[in-house]
Amino acid sequence: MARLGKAGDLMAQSNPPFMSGVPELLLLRLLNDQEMYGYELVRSIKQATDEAITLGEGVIYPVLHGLERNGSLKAKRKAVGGRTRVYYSLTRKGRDRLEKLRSDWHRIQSGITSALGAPANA
Amino acid sequence: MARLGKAGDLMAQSNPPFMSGVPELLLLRLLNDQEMYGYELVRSIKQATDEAITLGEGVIYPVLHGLERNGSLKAKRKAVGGRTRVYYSLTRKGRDRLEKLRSDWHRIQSGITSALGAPANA
DNA sequence: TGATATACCTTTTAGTTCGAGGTATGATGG
DNA sequence: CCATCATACCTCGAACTAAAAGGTATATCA
Repeated sequence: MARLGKAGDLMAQSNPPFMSGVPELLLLRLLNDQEMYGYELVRSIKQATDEAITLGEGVIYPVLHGLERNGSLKAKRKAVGGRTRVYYSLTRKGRDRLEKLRSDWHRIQSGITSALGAPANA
Repeated sequence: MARLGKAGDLMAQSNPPFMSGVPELLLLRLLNDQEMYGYELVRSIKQATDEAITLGEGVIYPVLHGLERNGSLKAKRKAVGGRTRVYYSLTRKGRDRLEKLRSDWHRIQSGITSALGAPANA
């Protein structure tokens, strides 16, 4: 049963770090509401997370490209003014991926909350 | 103003990844209740997080050593049966570090929760 | 005697994120 | 008119973390 890593590529050996996939999750979540372009996403993520998380372009663009390559996103080029923007939107596969990442996140988030709670020596 | 990385070492350049420090947080949280040894912590973390997070010895021991080196933990060797266990407990500095990591975690956790919530296009 | 569990530890490998750099256009202002 | 800044794309190298496997040694149990 093929595993996934590196934003969706097939991989052979090692599991990804237990808490990666958050950048991907945030991207997919925002793109699920409306199509957006990379440069815009950089600011949107900062804003949507109340400044808690800032992801630079060096993170955003590679993830975007990976997700497009594996069919989770589709890209549409638009000329605006003299510049070109690349708008991304979710495919069906992208929506599935979003749900999976969301549930992964809930699981680890709950686990940590649980560990941070009351002493174990009950 | 010196920054910290790699579980407390002084460092010169790059910020740590935005969501690292969780292993360290979990360790410190458990050790705040009672002293424990490395091998025990591996199982305790799995259990305390409801199987959501499993950290191997290759993660635990280096973090432990780093925290001891920088004065967040103190170690005490105990012979039990024919084996030697190294028990760790928090110092004052370790408790401070725990509070800092806890608040960092809350911040990013809240940020993500916020981003995953209602659409931004209000 | 051999396998399994405990208990310590390190090294290698893989993967992610950070930061800085590189190109190009449009707007702003001295 | 020229410089600078903001937009908009992109990539690469360095730094750091976590995963996995390997290494040593003792105790227990079949």
